[in-house]
Amino acid sequence: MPELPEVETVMRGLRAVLEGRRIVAAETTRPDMRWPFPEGLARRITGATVTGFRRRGKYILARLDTAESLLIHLGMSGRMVARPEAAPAVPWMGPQGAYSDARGHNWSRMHPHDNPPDTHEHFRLRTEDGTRIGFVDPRRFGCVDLMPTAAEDAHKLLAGLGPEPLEAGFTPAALSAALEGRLVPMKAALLDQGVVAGLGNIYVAEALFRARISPRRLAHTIPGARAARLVPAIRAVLEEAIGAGGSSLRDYVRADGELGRFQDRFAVYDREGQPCPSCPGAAGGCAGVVRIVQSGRSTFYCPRLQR
DNA sequence: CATTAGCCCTGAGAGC
DNA sequence: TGCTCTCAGGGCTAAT
Repeated sequence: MPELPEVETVMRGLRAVLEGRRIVAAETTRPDMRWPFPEGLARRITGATVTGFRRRGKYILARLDTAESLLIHLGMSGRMVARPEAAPAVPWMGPQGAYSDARGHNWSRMHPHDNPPDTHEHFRLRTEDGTRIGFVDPRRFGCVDLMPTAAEDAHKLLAGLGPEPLEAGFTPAALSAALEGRLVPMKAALLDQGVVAGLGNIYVAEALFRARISPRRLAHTIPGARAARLVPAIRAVLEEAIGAGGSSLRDYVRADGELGRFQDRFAVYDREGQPCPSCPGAAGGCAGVVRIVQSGRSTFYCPRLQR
């Protein structure tokens, strides 16, 4: 469930090992993930130097010096796993000692999900300095594509995205305009990547909680004062989550194997029946966090605080 | 046009 | 212990 904070964290991990480096080999281990890999993927990126990274919503973009950009979406269960070429096949089973490479990067904390390391590694590349980077995605909801760098934002998957929530264009006025007249529940509206890019089930729940807005409230009632609360709430939860390295839940793990820690700070997500952190408790008339299903997905909220 | 349901896929966890 | 069942959900396409 990589959402914006997890994707941002993964992108930073990739930047640390890939930016400024040349790709000396690449391979795919099957013909497709969500969609077929782009024609000639390995050939087109081999020999290229990665000049920079950016994130757009839940997409990672790596610019190459070939005038093409590599697009990566982690889907539901995608992970990027980086390790030195010379790393033992199963380092977590060996002695506990850390070993660092020449740049001081610590490779000792491989995640148990990497056992065995090549399972579900559908795409991998190697850099000139001996780092191997694999795209592991058991469910294969993720995807990889290549496009001209000059036309990044025209890519079919990026063209319809709404504003970046952490950039200046995401204002109460802009959010209000996007929600005007819409008859869907706020839960669905914020999951719509065309309204704002990068939110998923977790951060929609957490942002709505912080803004004291019910996930069931219809979107067209938000413009105005509620939008003015919601924009800073979305920003704050995303920034805090990025600061914590994202949330580690089931599948997600950072490229360097360290775990994100934001899941320890969830107020409502996956906390059905537990006390609402901002309510006075049962004596104050709060029955705790409630779980409902909206369009087939779990929604968590406090009915007392969120209206 | 706006909205919703179905679908892809595998692993984790619950229940028996 | 081991089997089966349910659930997790991002984002597409098809249907309403």
